Amino acid sequence: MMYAQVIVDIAHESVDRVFTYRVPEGMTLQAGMRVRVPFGPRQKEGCVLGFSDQADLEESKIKSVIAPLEDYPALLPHMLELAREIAHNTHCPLAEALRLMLPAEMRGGRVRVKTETVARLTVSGPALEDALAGCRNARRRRLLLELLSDGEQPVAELNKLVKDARTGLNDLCKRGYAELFEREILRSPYPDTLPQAPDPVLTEEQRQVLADLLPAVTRGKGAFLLHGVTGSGKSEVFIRAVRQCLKQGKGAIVLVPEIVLTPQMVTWFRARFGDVAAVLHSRLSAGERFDEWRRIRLGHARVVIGARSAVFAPVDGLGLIVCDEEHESSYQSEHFPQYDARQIAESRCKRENAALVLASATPSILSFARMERGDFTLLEMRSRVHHRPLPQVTVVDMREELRLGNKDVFSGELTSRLDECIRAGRQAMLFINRRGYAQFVNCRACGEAIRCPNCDVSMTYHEVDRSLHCHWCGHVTPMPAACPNCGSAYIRTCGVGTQRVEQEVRRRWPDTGVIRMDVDTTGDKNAYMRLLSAFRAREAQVLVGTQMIAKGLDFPEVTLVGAVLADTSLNMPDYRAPERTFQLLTQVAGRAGRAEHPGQVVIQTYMPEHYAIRAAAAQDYRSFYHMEFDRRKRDLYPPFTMMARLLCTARDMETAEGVSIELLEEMRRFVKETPSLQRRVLFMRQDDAPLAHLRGYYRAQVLVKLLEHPDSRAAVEYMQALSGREWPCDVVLEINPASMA
DNA sequence: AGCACGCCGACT
DNA sequence: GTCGGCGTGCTC
Repeated sequence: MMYAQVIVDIAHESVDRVFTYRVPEGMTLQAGMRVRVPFGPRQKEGCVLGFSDQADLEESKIKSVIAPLEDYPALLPHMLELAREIAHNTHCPLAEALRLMLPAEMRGGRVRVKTETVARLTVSGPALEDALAGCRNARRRRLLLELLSDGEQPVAELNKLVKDARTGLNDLCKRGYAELFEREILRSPYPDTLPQAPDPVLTEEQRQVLADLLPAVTRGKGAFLLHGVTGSGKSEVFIRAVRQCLKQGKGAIVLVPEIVLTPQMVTWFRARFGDVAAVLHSRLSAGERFDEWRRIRLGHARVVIGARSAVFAPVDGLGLIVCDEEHESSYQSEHFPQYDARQIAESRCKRENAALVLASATPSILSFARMERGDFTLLEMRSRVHHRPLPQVTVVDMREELRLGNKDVFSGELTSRLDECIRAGRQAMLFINRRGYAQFVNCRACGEAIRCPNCDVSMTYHEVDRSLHCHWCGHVTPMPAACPNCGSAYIRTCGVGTQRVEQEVRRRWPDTGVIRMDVDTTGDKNAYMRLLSAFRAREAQVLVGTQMIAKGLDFPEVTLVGAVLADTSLNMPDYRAPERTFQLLTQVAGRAGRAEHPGQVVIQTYMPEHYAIRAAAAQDYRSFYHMEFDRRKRDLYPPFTMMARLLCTARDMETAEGVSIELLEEMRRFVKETPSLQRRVLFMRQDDAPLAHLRGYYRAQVLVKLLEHPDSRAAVEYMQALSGREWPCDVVLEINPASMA
């Protein structure tokens, strides 16, 4: 008798173990197959992990597998192992980890395989001649026979060419000349096939990088950090490496940090590889995602391009994973289980003998430090393609502007550069990392800023609808005429946002087209593409936007980039603020001068002496890295330490606070009882979360700062256990969270 | 996660 | 007397 070990698709600790089912006589199952099984009084979906010929419990308790859900294993053996690893590392039920690897709509059988009816001839040669002769007088039937003699055709297509083709086809079938059958069709998110583009000539640096990379792809071994300045042609390196994979019959995954960046990458890849490239991300329609997933799983597509979740693409015979813009925090998942796509990529590559490439113009401090430790091989590209110069950067001290009596958004320098650029008929991008019109509104009488009733943040003024918006919870309220606190009419707006910058450009250059891109103008999914292509088609000369215009976009006609206020990200209360600022400024500066005209960049700031700004202006990654690395070491930040926090969320302050106090006591006791931990815990405290009040919930926390050391793991495990206990409020554990809010 | 079984309050 | 609250416990 054969037994299958099944994980039931219920993400709960209490059923987070294998259940044994009989495999009925005549049913063939493989590990990784999804099955329907009886579970208690009802049926559930499950996944077969393995088999045994002996049952480990009473025969009478064992039920039988009802049926497999697909005729192939939905999960490859490597993916089962990966799921186990994720479940172990993130302390989530195995069923939860397995869910990451399947398109959500596949569970519960919510999407169906889409089919079309196709007609084909059953006769050929002389028999076909006879058939044609037999319907000399039936124009429709003869036409259909002629069309089908070139090969099978979908009925829908024939209908376009022949009036009421279906009747004619039915006749042909009845006479035994043709037959109809159902064929699966795959819904594709990018239906148009592109003209195939020729290979560009590689630069010397691209050749050198590939000389190191291609052998690694061939051997299926090696992890690389590709540091290439903006415009150095990293994408062409990815394309060549992927081609090497395909040549060897292997597949590849190319990750980009955001869904909006997939179409551009997909266009490049499809122009070179055609239909073997598939797309996978969370904003495809259910049908598209399911079909793309199946195209990959069944080997029709061997190259996958996508955002974070595409790291779980079911590529069999993986040869390469690329993480483009490796430094982006969006590779960290904000939902549970909290995985980091870069780590998953690394783990998959090791397990599946594939090469890993982490690429960026501004590698994360963590990755660069690991490279220095020997975890990654460094590949460098220091110059732009076609020997185009890096843009020339000017830093403007806004304090000086103020002293000169200029209270405007634009400095004299940026104004004259913009004027020059607009007159020359070129394009400019203005970057400001805040949407809305003004950062906040405050009262000149009592000094209070207007705050969101649900969150501990001041509200942002939006000129477009003359209202106040909370950027955390989305709460909107009309702009009051008087201070809600003291009733004074002297309230004013402070700080600059995208709407203000847009308005300022329109005021000064009334005849110039301006496009603004931020969350408010790119709400529906087509708006982003529409605005981008409008700018690309030169329908506007100036593009104003938040960080969404900073990343990876290629506008050949842009010669001027202005960072309207670099300090916005520098003043964030987060230890990564300098890193984020350096990355952001370098990335925006990189948008300038990507074609023949050289680029210019103006950075406006109140902190021109800050090392992040100076290094960004000099476009000197190494010097920034060393400064920042030393600061992290001195002030004990990652990679030298890790932050772990237990976040307690409740409807009322008392509960959240009470639980966090209790948690702190538990932690104190645990650390006291664990001698090896005492030297590893740098500090431990209970307090309000930085946003103590958010979206109507109260948030208290226990923060623990630990030295990065194997001994520290015990503390994290204990915190994990604590968060899993029953509490009167929500308790979640976060390790080095992307945001400490 | 669901859904059973099981033991105490107010209702036709 | 019963209908129903949701506390514990099990699912191959």
